[in-house]
Amino acid sequence: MKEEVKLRSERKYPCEKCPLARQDVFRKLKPKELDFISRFKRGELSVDKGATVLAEGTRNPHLYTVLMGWGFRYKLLPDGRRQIVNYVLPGDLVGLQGTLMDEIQHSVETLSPMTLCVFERGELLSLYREHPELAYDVTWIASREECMLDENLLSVGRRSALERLAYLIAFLASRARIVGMFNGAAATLPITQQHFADTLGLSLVHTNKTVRKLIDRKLVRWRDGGCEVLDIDRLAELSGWDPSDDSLRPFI
Amino acid sequence: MKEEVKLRSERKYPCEKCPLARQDVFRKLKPKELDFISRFKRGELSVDKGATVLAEGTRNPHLYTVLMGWGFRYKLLPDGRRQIVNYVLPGDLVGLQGTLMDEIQHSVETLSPMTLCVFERGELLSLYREHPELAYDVTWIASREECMLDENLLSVGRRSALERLAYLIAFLASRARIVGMFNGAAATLPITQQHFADTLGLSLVHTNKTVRKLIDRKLVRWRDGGCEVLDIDRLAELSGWDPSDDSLRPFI
DNA sequence: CGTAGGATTGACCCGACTCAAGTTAAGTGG
DNA sequence: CCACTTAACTTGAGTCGGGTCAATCCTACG
Repeated sequence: MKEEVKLRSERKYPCEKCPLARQDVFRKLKPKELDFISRFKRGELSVDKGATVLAEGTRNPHLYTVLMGWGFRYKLLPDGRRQIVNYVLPGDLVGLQGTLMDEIQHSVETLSPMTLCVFERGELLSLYREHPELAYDVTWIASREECMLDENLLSVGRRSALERLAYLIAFLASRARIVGMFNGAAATLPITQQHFADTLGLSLVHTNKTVRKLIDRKLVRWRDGGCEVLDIDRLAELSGWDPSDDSLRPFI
Repeated sequence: MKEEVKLRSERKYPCEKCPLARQDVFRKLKPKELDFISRFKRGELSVDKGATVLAEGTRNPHLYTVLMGWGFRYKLLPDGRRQIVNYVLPGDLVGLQGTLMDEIQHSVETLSPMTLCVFERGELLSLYREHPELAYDVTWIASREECMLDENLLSVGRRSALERLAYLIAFLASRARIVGMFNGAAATLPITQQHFADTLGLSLVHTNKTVRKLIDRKLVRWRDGGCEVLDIDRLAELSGWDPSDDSLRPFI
């Protein structure tokens, strides 16, 4: 677990130049809000690929917003079986559970180098007091996460292996595209088949055989250690999933 | 789908006499908060067993808090396969997603007669403005839901049928006990094996055979159309689950 | 007494798992 | 520049957990 973590006091991305703000999907912040968030922000965290950002059973005084990079949230059973519960992408709030529960109940690991905004959990209440609209946004974000979890549960519980995989790939590609992670370039997920397996509740071997079916249908391609998505729409259709993209989202 | 719905303007449970407030698990509200919630509250909704409180794809101007009764939240695949994503018990907030997303993404159905507090979704923002602590509580509740979903996903994705069922029963019994749904009486879940199946991602037949194993081990008993839980601790242990009961909870 | 919604059971089958070998590709040190 | 290592992807064989189909049995209820 190589985990080169740098906490910068100097800021590469001051809030006025927040890379998220440039995206059309995110709602524009009012000057006062921007100002508050700027003070709320404690620093930036840059981690390598494969780093553990949060660990289950730990207390962490921070709350994060992903600025760039890919990661995933997972839980472990006592004997080591792993379940990935969701992925984290730019704009996602990480560690909210830890702010409210005592200990955090899941771990977060990166799939690529990642930069996060660091906030102090203890100051969340002051955000709630001074900026109700931002507080509302936090709830909105939490609610969106809940929505995604519902979808994932539906998938793992009721879809066949092929449908599940198709859904997962369409889901990830479409989330990533919305936050501009490909713009122009081929949609490639920086993911390993083991991650797919642990997300879908399947074994690695069976996942591999299922991936092969999608490759044979020319829906995806396996490229330098990642999954290149060739046809999101047909994948979504195959899984019976309706993307229903929310057009405008808040972020903190 | 018999669905006798009564919206009362007269209140059987004015906020000062809220049955939830009597429970030790819930945090006490300050007089001002109580006063606000009392005005925020629009009425009460009483529905029969088997009623649909919320329907997927619908827009509902309300937000609810369960006062009494059992229910469950579920999603459907286009071809009718059903996945129950979680259960709703007293103190749970229902319909928060609908307040924030456009359309609600899941349905809610009751397992027993149920009474709910009705709020106006449009006024949630004024709650955020006037009572930051309550807003914080709303987020807390959403975050707790997220935590439960993570657990459920872990279960469906990575546990064996027997472990899954043991976990589910222990989970439900322990949640219900905490909000005083049994006090003294035998812990009986008003649930059908079809519900278990649709929660666990198993077929009805296999669920039945798995239930039988738990009955043989004398961990549960099947009683007048419900599941009587005989030994929560051994069920939890069997599934490798640690209850980690949160001692004090907010509610709205 | 008839009906319907659950709960049960047995027979049989298939999707997904495990085990066990490879094969590739990307480092890494000599 | 090459041998060695390691992580990730493949593939085949055999097994098994859980699925489907099809009865049957209860029991509450009209």
